[in-house]
Amino acid sequence: MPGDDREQTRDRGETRDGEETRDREETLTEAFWAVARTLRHVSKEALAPYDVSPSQSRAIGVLARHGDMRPGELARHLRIAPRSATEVVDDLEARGMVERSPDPQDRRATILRLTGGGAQVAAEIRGARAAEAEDFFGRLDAADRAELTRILHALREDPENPPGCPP
Amino acid sequence: MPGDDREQTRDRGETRDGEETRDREETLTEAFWAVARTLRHVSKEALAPYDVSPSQSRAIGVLARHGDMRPGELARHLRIAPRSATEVVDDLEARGMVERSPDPQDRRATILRLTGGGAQVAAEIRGARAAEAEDFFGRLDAADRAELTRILHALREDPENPPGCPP
DNA sequence: CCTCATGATGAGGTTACCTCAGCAAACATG
DNA sequence: CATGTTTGCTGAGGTAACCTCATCATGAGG
Repeated sequence: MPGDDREQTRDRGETRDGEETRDREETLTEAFWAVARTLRHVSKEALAPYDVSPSQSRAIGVLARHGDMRPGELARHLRIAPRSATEVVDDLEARGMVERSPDPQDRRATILRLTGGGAQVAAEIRGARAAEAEDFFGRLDAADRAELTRILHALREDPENPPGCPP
Repeated sequence: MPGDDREQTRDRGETRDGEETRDREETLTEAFWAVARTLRHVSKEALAPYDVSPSQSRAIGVLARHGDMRPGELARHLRIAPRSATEVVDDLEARGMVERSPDPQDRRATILRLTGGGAQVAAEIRGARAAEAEDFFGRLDAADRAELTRILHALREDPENPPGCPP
């Protein structure tokens, strides 16, 4: 059972704007999304120097954390359709970050492996993102960070599995 | 200066999956996104019965909260390019939720107005979302909700205006 | 063997964005 | 008041990241 490595889908946009006013009358949900937006922005900037899309970054992140795997398994980690994983892998292969090789155990299957370059980029991105996030959450003191962590964990729901997955 | 009404871009996906394992070694960022994902899911479900896309919902939400406005202003609220606002308005007009009428003050411009149906859908969605969110954050006790609100507000940054907007 | 499930992929679609014109009305100014 | 610039909207065409459906091997079970 793969962990859930998806992070955020759809990252483009963030184009123009430049307003600072806020509607008062702010719900928790809205505050939450506002922070999410900023965090997404920060993450995106952390990614910028490496010329990989967010979706590609997630994929090499999975491969770096969990080791070689087949496209289908990658898809499960990323929570995308298997067909979509093929696409991401195509891109990463074209950029020389991932290699496909036949699975000797099952001739239908392919095994994905990070190349040296891919692994290095993965590590660098991981570092850069950690740093940016640290920076972002750094405006909170340690106590608040701990509180936030606790509350976020309380908010997570694993037990109830999302729709679309038979037992 | 419009408030920032954008919420989250890219909402599709959420297709198959069904794993529950979690990688320990969880950073704040990861916990945050995990919660964001769940919340997005909840919001999406709240939206489902009304047959409007998330992007359309955001647009009618803006019109409902701020009243009639021109496409350009809507774009600023949603933080999308003006051209993209045209598209959303096209869709909403086709669904009979928004009307375009010429601006008597400025013959280049158009004024957008929610129709009765549009206003009603906007109100219903607002209610449904509030209810779902209440339900979602309801797993926290009042003290934790207050803490979370406080911390999220501390985390927001308006002062630094995002890239791409000249003075 | 024969059937069915599984792994990957080709083909083609959708959503929600974008940029780059283009056109018309508004405005500013010499 | 003619002219140049700006502003407001939209047509045309593009992209990223997904999706479903169909196809085609291969593997597994009766």
